[in-house]
Amino acid sequence: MEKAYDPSKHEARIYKLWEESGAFKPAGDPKKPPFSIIMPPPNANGNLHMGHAMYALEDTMARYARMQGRPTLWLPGTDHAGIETQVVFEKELAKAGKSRFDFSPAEFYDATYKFVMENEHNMLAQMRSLGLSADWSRKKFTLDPDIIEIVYDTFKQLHDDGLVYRANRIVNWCPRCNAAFADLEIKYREQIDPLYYIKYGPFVLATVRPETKFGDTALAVHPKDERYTQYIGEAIEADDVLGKIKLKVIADEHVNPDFGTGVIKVTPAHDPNDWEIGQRHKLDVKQAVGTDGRLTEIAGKYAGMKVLDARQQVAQDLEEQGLIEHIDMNYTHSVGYHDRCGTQIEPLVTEQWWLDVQELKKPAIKAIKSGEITFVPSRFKKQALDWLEGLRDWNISRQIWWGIRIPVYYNAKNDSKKPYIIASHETEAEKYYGKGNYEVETDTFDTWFSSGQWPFATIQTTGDFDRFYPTTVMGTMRDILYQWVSRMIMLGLYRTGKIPFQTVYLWGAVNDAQGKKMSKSKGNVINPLEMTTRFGTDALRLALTIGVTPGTGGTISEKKIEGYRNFNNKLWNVARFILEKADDYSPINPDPQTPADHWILARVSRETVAISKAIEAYRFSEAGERVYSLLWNDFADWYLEASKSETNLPVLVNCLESILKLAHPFAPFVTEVIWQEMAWQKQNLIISPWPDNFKTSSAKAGEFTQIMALVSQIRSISVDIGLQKPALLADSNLVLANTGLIKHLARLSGIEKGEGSGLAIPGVSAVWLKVSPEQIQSYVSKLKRRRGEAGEYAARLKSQLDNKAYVKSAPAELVQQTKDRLVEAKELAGELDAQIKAVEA
RNA sequence: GGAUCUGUAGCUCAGUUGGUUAGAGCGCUUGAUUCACAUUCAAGAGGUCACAGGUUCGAGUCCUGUCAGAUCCACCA
Repeated sequence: MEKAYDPSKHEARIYKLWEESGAFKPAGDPKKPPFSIIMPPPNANGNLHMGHAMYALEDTMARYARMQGRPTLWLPGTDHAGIETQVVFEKELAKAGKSRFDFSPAEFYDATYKFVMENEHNMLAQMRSLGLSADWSRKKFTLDPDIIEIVYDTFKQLHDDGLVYRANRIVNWCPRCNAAFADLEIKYREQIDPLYYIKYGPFVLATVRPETKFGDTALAVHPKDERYTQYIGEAIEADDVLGKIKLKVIADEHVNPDFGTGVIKVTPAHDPNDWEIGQRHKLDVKQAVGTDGRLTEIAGKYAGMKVLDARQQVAQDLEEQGLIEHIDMNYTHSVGYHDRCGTQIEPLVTEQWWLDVQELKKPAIKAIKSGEITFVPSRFKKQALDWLEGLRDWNISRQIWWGIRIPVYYNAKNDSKKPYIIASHETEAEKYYGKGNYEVETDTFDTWFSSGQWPFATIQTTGDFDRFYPTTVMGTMRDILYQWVSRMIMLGLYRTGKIPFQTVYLWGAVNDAQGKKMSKSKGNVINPLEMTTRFGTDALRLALTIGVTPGTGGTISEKKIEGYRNFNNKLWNVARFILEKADDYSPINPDPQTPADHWILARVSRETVAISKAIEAYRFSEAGERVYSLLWNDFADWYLEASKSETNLPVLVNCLESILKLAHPFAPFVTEVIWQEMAWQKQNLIISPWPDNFKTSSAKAGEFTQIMALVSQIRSISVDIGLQKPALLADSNLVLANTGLIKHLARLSGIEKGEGSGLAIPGVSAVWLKVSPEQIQSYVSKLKRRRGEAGEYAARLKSQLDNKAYVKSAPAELVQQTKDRLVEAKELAGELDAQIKAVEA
């Protein structure tokens, strides 16, 4: 073994060893409960980022389950990611001076497919480099034909159940993408725009969008607004840029009498609220802006102008005609933008496919409410419920080219046959309508409609449904709780009658060292692959696990990753130290002899229990921290040092084996590399069973705890007084029975039997440091300080015990503990007093 | 407008149902070291747990309010 652990020399080899050994495939004890995770499919349109590195947590769960002997399935996949990928690919095209309009939709689809396949290949390699123990032989892609088949079935079934319908409604239209999007795909931004106060007959109307006035079909006031009651029901004629117009005044609760002038123009085709008013009052819908973001024919001379240009022109013309009362130039409001491409959203009325969710969401709400599905952290339960309860019908059609085409064929002849049919293959349409008598739907599904079916769709096509569904855990970013997790629950329950997963584990975005969001514009993005190259995959994984609580992504920095690189090196060197002695070792149960032997075996056993509990409760940070501290603070700093005075190889090796197992789910590579160095191991660490507890004597282990306390005291005093290798005088059986050990640990020149001279070690009876009276003098101030502390502590304990209510109400155990402590504190104070007195005499 | 989260050492964060003298890593100070590891070891400094009330024998932990920061949802003619 080399002096320092170099991950780059081992990781690829070890991953290959795992994969080729079949360790990622489900095996395990069929009598044990199966464990399954469906990997959230990364969008196959770029490189892995820090968010994907959080999959390490899922890997930790999978590795732990595997070592528990549970049949374990971690099913990976990749996502075509609809509009996101289309936008990414269009940017790629733009670099070559092209746009999607240089292609037919089919050509564009094929080109995108090729692009995605290249990226997928790349990403799969990157995910392997993260050490993810997923079963790649089962990998699914959201556009795999068998997946699409299931999505089609779901659509047809929903339609047959009357839950899918087609309707004209106002939607969020992106003029750049030329497609409608869901509310969740819109991000609102605050901005300042001019608010125009336009004269209209007897009224003044406030609007930021004068260009939509050609779509106005009414004026509205609040029913109780006394200023306007006389006009309600009247048709008012007024001058306008295209000549005289006439609009009816209606009364609607929606109008806020305090805003502007209390009168609004109603434009049902271009404003969601106006659409609602229009529905209530059966108003005409006049489209003034087209899907291309330009004004339509009804805008007369403004037809063909882009929205913003038309706004300026209309405002200018109104002004020239004296129809503008005034303009508020500081009006702040929020405007919707398409979150993927950043284009301002145009509310438009278009015909779309809708999913009626009112019935669909009920079982989902029930499953969450009843706790059949649990959330980690639990606060997301309420969020998921709130969202589902307020959920309205879902527009599942997108006018984009990259996606799963909606399997609908329309009657082109408008004859007595059905207006459309749903068919997974065009041949069915041809059979039904006859060649040339039908039109193919060109809309694609909202990506989330298909990915909402991901858990059951994947596992059905791999043949694992019966064994592994419902899956155990869904781990993903909390940002997609609504768009993905909720929909998986709805659609999973709809199609299978079962919940898709038992537990939802959510994490947040990974932030930089200052806790700031990572973004390209801030230049604080840390590339996970660069980090794994420089510090090793295990180091990155530990940095993303420890110090990170559920629901957050925590912070990451090079410094932090470097720290865990050091941990891996520590582990490596501990192993190197032990294995150098283990040439002829053959496996044997540990036979503890010394107090140290008992102590370390007890520590490892205790931590095995604590770490298991933490992992099972999804407290990965705590579990990782315990592994870290067990290896470094207990095993290396104390036991390895102790073993230098008395070596018990089976204890060393057994502890190392246990620690490697405990660390494996967190740091899979370095632990397996070390494991492979152990000539006697018959199977790889990845499939080795989780460690058992050792048998120890707690009395013996307690002796070592006393020795540790003594050693710490001696070290501390030595530093305070500036002693180099002092000698010790002892009249304690424990000390005299462990002279070699204590000498080594406390760096003493020797230990003699004897008593009563020199500096007594506070809190430890019958042990003295052989130092001169002058040296004790230099220590007296420290002794006094400690005396003071002991006194204060004793006083605090005493007042607690004097409190009758405490003694009465607190658990008896706790009260007893307080009493014991008081005795100890008093003893210590007494010792210190005696010592101070002796010195000052 | 509705909701959620956060505020603990110089920095980044733990602290599970209220119960030791509040912890870790990094940073800092002092010292050590050819014998597994300088990607090391030892010792140490550093916190009125944002603030104000309350409940309790006991509050970092529970409740109310205030201040500061972050996020989500709804919505703004």
